[in-house]
Amino acid sequence: MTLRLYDTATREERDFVPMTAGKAGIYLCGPTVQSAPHVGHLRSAVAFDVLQRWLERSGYAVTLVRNVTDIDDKTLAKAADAGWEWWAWALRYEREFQAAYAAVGVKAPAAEPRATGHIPEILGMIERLVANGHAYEQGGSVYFDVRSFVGYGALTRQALDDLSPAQDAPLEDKRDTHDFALWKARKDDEPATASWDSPWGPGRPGWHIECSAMAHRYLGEEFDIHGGGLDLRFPHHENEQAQSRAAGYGFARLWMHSAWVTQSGAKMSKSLGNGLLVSEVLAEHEPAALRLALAAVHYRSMLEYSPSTLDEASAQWARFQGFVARASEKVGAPSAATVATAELPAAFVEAMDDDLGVPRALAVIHETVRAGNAALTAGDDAAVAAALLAARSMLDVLGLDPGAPEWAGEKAGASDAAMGALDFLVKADIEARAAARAAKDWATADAIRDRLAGAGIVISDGADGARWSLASES
RNA sequence: GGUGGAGUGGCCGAGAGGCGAGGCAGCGGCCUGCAAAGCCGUAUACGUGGGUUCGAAUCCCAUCUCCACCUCCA
Repeated sequence: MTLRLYDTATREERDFVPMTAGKAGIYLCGPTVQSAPHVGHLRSAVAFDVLQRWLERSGYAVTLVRNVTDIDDKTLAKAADAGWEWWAWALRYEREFQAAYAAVGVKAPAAEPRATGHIPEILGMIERLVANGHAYEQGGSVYFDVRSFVGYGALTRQALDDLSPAQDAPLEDKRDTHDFALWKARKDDEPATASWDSPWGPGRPGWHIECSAMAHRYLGEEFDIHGGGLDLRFPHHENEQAQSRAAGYGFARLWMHSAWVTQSGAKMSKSLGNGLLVSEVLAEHEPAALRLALAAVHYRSMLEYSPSTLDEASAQWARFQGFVARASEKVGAPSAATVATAELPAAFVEAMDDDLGVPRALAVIHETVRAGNAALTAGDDAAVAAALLAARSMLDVLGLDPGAPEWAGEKAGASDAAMGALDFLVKADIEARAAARAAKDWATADAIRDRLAGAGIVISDGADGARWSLASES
């Protein structure tokens, strides 16, 4: 069975055929760092993180490049309004994005290039486009000539004459309303630090060119997969593809787009102001639960976010954690290497190979956990061990292995030493309660349990003694 | 106007011609001193109207509703 992925360009699932056997090059449009990350941003990042993990698990060496757009109109405007230097403003939010990605277990990309760090590459590509007749200079700015490139509109099936007129720039400088800026001449009110020398005078890069230039630098003229949010298809990705191909490069072989997070059916976005900030969500829920909530819906389907979304995800996460903890106590935890290489259930593989069918894959995990819990009750250690290994391996593919270091002890945010000390203290209470229970002194036993519960410590009685855990909800 | 997507049980969500994914919530039961956790059971779902078929949530026609992109957006 080979991996099949839905290609936005052809609107069908296609077998993933890498350019180079055993390798996968991915360019992912990262954030424009002009405001704080919301859960929609994380959804996209998690979707492609799962793609990376599945490719790696399938034996590919993945090179994932995720850019940072650290200069654009809004960044300059917002920084100016706030009385900040634009570069400090951009870096502040770049750090917030990185922290948010890391919090939900998104792997660090192989490269994380910034637009402002690649001015030479950008200038080189623009000069190439001017030289071959696909771009023209006007008043110190350079525009891409959409009418000059017959492939324009190929990605999103747009016919130039059917599009509504663009309103992003005065028409007088452009030959066609849909021509877009590759290079923007410096305006008098813009800071000197936001300007670079070019053959056309001082200025800064347009929005789309940086991705073409950086993809070219890190992944070459042609690469396997280009990803991003659905809203980037047009005009951003269309323009990227047009300028790269007009420059003579093959560019992306396959396009993947992740869908939005919606609230009451409407898209969550910066401009609508209905974005749920990552910082707000993580103040009330575990990061793993957020990741699970974001990954649980197929990446091409809208994810309807409601107040219960995180509660449900937390319940599922607690179920996974609970099984892994109980099973590990009973039969021992497999090593990380074993988890990373264990054979995966066929149904899981089939689901993931079918355009990353995470919802179906999750169903397999739940079935495995149920079987494991049943085996635990039945005392079938062999079955428990098998279910534990299978469950952790599958969850590992989704970046949600409860036994992985990044999630261990996350609830308290506590160090191993602190957890050890807490365990020492709670054990004393558990022993006292066991003595009370043995004496059928239920009042004392319940009082101990209630007192611990008040501190956020949950006691569960089992056949072979009581165990404790921290409550899921803070 | 152009392009694309969606309507599935209380909720979230898979599936895509024939055995009713999975989760959450609910209800009944088992277990438990009581809980918690866990396990077992439990829903006659597929926007509407036609059609094709032995058989349709899945195919065809029509129709309604919603969302998005075409301006910045994951």
